[in-house]
Amino acid sequence: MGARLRERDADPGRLAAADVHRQHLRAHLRGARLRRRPGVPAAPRLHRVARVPRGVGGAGLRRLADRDRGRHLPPGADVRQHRGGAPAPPGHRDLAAADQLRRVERAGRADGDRARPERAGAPQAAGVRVTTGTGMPAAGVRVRIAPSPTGYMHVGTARTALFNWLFARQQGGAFVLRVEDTDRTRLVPDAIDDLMAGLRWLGIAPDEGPGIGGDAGPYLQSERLAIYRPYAERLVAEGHAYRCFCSADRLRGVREARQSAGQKIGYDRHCRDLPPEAGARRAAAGEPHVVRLKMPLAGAATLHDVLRGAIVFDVAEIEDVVLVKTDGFPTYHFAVVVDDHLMGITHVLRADEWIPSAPIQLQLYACFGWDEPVWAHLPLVLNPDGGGKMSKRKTVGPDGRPLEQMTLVREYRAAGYLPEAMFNFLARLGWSYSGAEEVFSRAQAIERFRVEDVKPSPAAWNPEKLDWLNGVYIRGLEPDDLAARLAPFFERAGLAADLARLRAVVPLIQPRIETLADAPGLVDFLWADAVAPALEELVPKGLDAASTAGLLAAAEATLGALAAWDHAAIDAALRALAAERGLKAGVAFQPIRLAIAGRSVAPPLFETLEVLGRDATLARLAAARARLAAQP
RNA sequence: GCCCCCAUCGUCUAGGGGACCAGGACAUCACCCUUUCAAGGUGAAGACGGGGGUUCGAAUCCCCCUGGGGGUACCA
Repeated sequence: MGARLRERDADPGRLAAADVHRQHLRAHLRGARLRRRPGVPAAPRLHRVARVPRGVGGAGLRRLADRDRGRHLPPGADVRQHRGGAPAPPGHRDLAAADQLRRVERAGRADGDRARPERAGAPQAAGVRVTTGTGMPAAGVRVRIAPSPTGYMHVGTARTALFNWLFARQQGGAFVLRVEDTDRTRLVPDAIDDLMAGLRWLGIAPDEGPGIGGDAGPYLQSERLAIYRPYAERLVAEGHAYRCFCSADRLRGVREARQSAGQKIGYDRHCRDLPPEAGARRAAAGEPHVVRLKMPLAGAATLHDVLRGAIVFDVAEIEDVVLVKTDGFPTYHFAVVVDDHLMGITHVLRADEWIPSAPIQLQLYACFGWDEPVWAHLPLVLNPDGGGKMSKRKTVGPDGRPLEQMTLVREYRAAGYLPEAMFNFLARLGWSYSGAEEVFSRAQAIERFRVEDVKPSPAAWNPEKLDWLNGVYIRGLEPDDLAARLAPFFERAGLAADLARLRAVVPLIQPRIETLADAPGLVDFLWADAVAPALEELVPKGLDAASTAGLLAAAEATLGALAAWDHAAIDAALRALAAERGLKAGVAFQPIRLAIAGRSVAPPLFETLEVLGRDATLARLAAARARLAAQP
């Protein structure tokens, strides 16, 4: 029994219904063996595993294993037995017992975290398939992302993809991309390209998918229409679904009326009891219609979520949703179930927002007699202020100016974020590598990732932390590598970006940029023909125009006479000059910096001069001196 | 409105009945280093939403409230 069941204490009827439903489901699970398409290897299922940490029975087992480490489990021990046929645990009536159960669950979970290696050799209880009790990746895990091509890739999609990828890699399984393009009205033509580009950029490209191939294709739902049809027909034939001929107008009217009357369900099930033959006849005559799921009028549906335990829904509150649209395309609810089943998906790791629709899908699994996948609903990514799903909307920047929150992967890429930094950042949203380490590699993440460790609470996007992380990754790059990555950003800024020049500039900027796009603005003066510092800035406090001009002239002479043009020599010469004139370094170098860079904030002076070259340096010093001299 | 999810510093998180007057990271502030700006170093400030239970003991388990979020389509 899952955690949440206890919350239903007040409603024994509902609870009983939940039990009945679960028994139903179990009967299905036992009876109906997974029918697999030829060519799709039977995947060992892991769902007991994932559920064990939350299920009381499983937790009990684990706790047993913990306490009597090394002792073998009773051969007959079966998680399903524990969670299933048994009467409702005392927790339903008795708070103290419930408390006890909670503790057991926690213990189980903690045990799962720590005791893995120790438990490696322990034989598994019958019927319990544990992920990696042997330390070996369990083969056959198949996960997927199922985005719809209605826009460019969102960072939330990227995060979901990342967690799926991580899990697949860690389990030695397959990561599948299935494109849910069943809404023909919202298609964006290059959305799929953008998605693939984003996934590749992040280094989490799918193993199977459109344009990639695989045994479970096609991976575009629009190419699977013929596949869905018989399943829809089967549901209708078996009385699990019905044809609905209601017009959009009627539906709208009904929904409004019912909503204002406080009814829970928007559709009045007008066509639900139409005789099937009549429906078939009208359909055959070409009358436009949809196919709706005949949702049970009462009962409970239980979603077993890896992160949240059991979530019980009252099915009476769920509408007879449309399964097949008038245009013959399946809706999400229908296609997702058929495809996940046909594609052998073992674990569904998807966003939180799908929880409310889960009972519909559960119902479909039950109707078809198919084994459910393991469910894990991942927390949403929220706006930086925590106010709602991350979306493109106006916020106020640090400078008080209106700013648009970036939400697209391509935007972050264009803004000069490194894919490895983005990967790291995304992984840290809702999951932590450890209590202390913020920066970790892909390999490390793969090694440690566990779905159960994902936090169930939503996480706000933290732009400052992303910037910092990106800076960390930039500083960690080999200079040649950084130069190469910088090239397109310099080009975009209109600065001729030959690699040798960039390579020379890298040391000036590497510790000073947070994004690749920051770079050109830091050193663009090196590309300029001349710079024009503000005269009043050129003269430091404590000096006047004449003495500043004198200083610049001296610098010009000193540097012009320098034997070697490198920063060490420049350093020595300029320091000597400052000392000679009785000036502190900070005072003496600032006018030179202004003369050279045209501004007071710039990369370190000597290295900059070295890159600028002697001729340009002398010319700029002379120009600044001339301007000072022209002062009244 | 109804249904569902969630709840530790501003943010991301560690924590899973005693090891916690709660640890780390970003951001903030101060100091050090320093030719400016960074980077780096050191330090400071900063949280268990509230109320009830359970318990010898609660950030941790339970309930309620509050708050936040999601869903409520012939969208996904």
